[in-house]
Amino acid sequence: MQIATWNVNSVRTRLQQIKDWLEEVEPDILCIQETKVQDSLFPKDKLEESGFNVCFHGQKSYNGVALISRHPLTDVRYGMDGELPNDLKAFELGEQKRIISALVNDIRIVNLYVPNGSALGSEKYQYKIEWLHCLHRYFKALEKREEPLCLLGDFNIALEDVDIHNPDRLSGGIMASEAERNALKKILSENLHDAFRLFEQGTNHWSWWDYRSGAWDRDRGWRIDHIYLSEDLLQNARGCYIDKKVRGNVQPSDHAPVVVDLNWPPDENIETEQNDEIFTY
DNA sequence: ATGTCGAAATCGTTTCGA
Repeated sequence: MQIATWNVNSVRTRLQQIKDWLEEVEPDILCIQETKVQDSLFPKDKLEESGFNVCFHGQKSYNGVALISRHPLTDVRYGMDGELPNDLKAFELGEQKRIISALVNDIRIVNLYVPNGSALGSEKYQYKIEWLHCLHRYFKALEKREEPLCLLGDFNIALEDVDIHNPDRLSGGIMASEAERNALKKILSENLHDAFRLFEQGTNHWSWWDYRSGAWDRDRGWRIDHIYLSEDLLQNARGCYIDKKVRGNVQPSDHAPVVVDLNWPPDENIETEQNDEIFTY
């Protein structure tokens, strides 16, 4: 089973590229972010015509997330609603559409678009930190369901310095500050493991290149799009890669897709090859 | 050197957010 994440930076502008990519890679489920469209205008029919089930949670111009799946999507949840303690519900029930979740093949898929944060110390940065604290509480509640968990999306955080092209200059700044890294690590301490780092520990693997400053041509990127798996899924992981070639498309998204391949539902006869060292945060 | 995008309103040019 292949699960993918891709910040498409407008689902309507990128629809043909999304369909082409789905046809080429054939993932079981693709989780997209920054759809930038209200639900009434989401290109539902065009994806369903291609044989996919879709669910989406969007707003005009900004944010927005969606799931595109070959399998049925069940128990769809919008935002943190349904799990978040009452005193925090108002937080996510506000304007920003950043989370959608569903069960696919008995896996709880949680698709995130973490706030960008703008600059350190800004109001948007404060919101990002608070949102992450809120997400932690959401996960503590989700944990009680005891479902195999796949948390993925655009985190807007480079967790370690190897995840940045120029750590000397950028470490400690926005998307790489201690507060946001620690907030994410706290969430991951709830039994979540970076699927990509199971297979590749080196640097120079990026999932996002800024449109500005010729970042793509100079390969000045960041690894901010992640797939995290609960232990039961991690043990069945066969591979994880970033499909950087689509960043070179004409009129590309600024992000590349990340894909994980799982032996799921587990087949006892298949041995998964993986490194001995499992990274936990 | 933020050098580019996408969307929407202030509309065919500027603004905001990323």
